[in-house]
Amino acid sequence: MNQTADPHELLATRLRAVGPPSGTAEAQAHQLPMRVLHVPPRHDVVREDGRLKECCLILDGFFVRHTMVGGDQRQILSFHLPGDMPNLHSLHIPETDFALGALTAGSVALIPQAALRAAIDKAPDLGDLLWRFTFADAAISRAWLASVGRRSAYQRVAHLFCETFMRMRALGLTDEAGFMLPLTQTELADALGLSVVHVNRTLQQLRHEGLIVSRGRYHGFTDWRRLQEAGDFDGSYLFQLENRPLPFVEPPVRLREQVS
Amino acid sequence: MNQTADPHELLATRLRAVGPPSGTAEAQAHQLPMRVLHVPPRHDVVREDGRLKECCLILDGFFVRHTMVGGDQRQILSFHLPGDMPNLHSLHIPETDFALGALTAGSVALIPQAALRAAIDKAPDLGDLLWRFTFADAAISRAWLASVGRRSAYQRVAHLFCETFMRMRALGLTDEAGFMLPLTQTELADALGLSVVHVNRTLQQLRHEGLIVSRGRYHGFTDWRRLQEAGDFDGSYLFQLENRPLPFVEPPVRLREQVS
DNA sequence: CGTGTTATTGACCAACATCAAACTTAGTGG
DNA sequence: CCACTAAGTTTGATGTTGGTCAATAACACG
Repeated sequence: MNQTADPHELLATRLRAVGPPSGTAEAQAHQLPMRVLHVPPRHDVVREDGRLKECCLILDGFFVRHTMVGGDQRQILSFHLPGDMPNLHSLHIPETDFALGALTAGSVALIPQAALRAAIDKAPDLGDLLWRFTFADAAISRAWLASVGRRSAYQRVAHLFCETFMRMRALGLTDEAGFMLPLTQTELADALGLSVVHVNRTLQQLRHEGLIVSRGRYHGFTDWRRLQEAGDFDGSYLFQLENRPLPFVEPPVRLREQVS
Repeated sequence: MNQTADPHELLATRLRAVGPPSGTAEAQAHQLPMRVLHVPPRHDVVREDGRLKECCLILDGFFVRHTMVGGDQRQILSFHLPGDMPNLHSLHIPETDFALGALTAGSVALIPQAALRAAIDKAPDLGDLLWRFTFADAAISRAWLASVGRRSAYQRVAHLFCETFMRMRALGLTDEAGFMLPLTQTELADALGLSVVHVNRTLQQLRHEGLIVSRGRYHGFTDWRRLQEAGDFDGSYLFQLENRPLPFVEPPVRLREQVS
């Protein structure tokens, strides 16, 4: 995938996205020791029981938090993209309630807890910015909970597409007319709390309705507005993205030209 | 309800539960300005669109975060009990993605953001401890997501009972054989992503199985072990409780006496 | 080309939702 | 203390969404 230039620069960019870091914070972030770890597709960085001594900064690839329920069923709890730090909690809490895995090939930077803590000590606002990561993360979890709790399969899939598209778009991982979502239907099912079969049929329905056009795992959007409506999507909970120019996706060029 | 002696003492106790606060942190916590607000049952403290200028410390009562989905359906996102601070995020993020409401009569202490920020500046570890609140909170959200995504109605209800009982027990809001859960079945349904009717039937099933004995909103447990199993409940994600002596509930006395 | 993973289909079924009505309970005012 | 009321709980009948099982088709990769 997108081979990231420099882990420290990625972190700095992400910090700037959630709020202006002080000079000290930026300097501290740049001095953090990082060990890069390459992760093969479908492998876990942290197991559910493992107590990782380091905090992960995702550099590259598509990661998920996931957990097993009742021994045989999986629930994917969140998606994580480059710049995310999905196990910040290990800085303060030894227990982990989820596994962190890569769906695609990817890489993470491992930052020793002690070093990160020291950096926060020297630049207190760095702690605040990382705390914001946690809030942004929690807001997305709540959105997923509301979706799984109260939306139909059809709405859920559409909602997930909207959310994930917005997040990936903010990172330049999409084009304007669609995106490559590197998830199998089984993985979609595990994220949405549905069965594979039903995800398959729901995708077909979305295609028949003309809301998405899929080629393999690339999904093109024909009408963003309608997709939003179908998913009952309101992206205002994605505050992490709001410091960037608001990515408002218009219907793709061809359609709009027909209109005018 | 349980008229809490002193808001500052409640906060201090809660801080001690997540980790030993420094003397400075305790001192700062004790000096925080707090304005007590009484909340009538079924009233919101913060609306979904409202931008509250203060952070809430729950003093008394049973609160929920909730949100409307698709205009007419409600999803309850979390439960909040005395000592919780459910809108800490407002310290860093102006947007709110949920409403905060009381189910019972209750009260909250409102802490001005500026004061809380100042306290954190003076006692950096106070920020860390509050950050831990956020982590504990997020872990519970993930557990709910997994439950709603992958468990049957029967399991979900049992799981929620286990979790909520454990949390309330740590605050001394239960007795050993059961607890008073001040939720209507409609509210349970909104928390679990089910319909009222189905919640009602599921409760009946739990009663027939002999797992709970309800009198109004008091629910007695006859066999904690079996209830845990029914709900596929493993409480290790409730780390906020772990600094206290681990509350391990044995089957109620009568039953155990019969055995021996 | 095989071989394993992923996607798709059909038939069937279970869990849960919806609708509508009756019943209980807890308050409230007379 | 007794209606009266509103909220909450319970029930039955019925419909729908989404799950399960099992087989086949389409790919992807060595």
